[in-house]
Amino acid sequence: MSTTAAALDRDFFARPPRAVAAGLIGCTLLHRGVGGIIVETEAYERDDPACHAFGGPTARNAPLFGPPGRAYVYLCYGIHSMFNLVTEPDGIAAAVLIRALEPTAGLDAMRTRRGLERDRDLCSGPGKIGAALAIELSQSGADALSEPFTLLAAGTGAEVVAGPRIGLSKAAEYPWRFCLAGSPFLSRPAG
DNA sequence: GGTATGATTGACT
DNA sequence: GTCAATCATACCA
Repeated sequence: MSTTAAALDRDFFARPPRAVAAGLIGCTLLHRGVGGIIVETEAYERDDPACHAFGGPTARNAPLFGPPGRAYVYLCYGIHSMFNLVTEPDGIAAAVLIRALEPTAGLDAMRTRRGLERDRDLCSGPGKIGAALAIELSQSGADALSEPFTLLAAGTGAEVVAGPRIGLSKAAEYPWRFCLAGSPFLSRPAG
C-alpha cells in the first residue's frame, strides 16, 4: 500500500453486524498503538439468543443500545476481557466480537503482557486480545473511532470465509464467524 | 441477602 | 481428549 490506510468511520458500523463482521476482516485494530490486522470476527444480532442484548437492556449491555462504532467490553469466565464493536443505528443493539488478530504493532508489549514469544499465539482468541492489547472493562461504552483506539480500513484482496460460531451455549450453529482465509493467526481453523 | 453461569484459556491425563 | 480457574453480572429470595 503506497498510501496511508483510511480510518473507519461511523457509517462503516451503521450496518447489520454480519456485513460489518465480514468487512472488518483485513482491517487494523490498535489500542494505544498496540494491535494488528483483524483476521477473525463473530456477529451477534439483536434477535439472537446468544446476543447479550437478547434479554433486553441491563447495566452491562447498555453500550449495545447506543450509537455504532463504540466498544462493548465484558468479562468472561471471570478472567477474559472480550472486545466487541457496536453496529447498526442507535438502539438496535447488535455487535461484532473481535476474535483474533495478526499482530503487527507493539509486539514487545504484547509478548510481555502475554508472557509468550510466538507471534502466532499472542492474539489468537478473544480473551488473548483483551490481554495483549490491555483492554479494560472500564472501556466498555467508549468510542472506538477515536483515541486510544485506532481502526484502519483493509487493504485489497482479503478472502473471507464464513463458518459456525464458537463456544456458545445457544445458537452456535449460525454461520456468523468470519475468518481471513488461510491465516495462521486464527483461534481455530476456518470452516 | 445468596447463588448460578459464561461469546475462554491453559494445564493436565 | 478432559477439566479447573475466577469474578462481574443476572436473577431469585
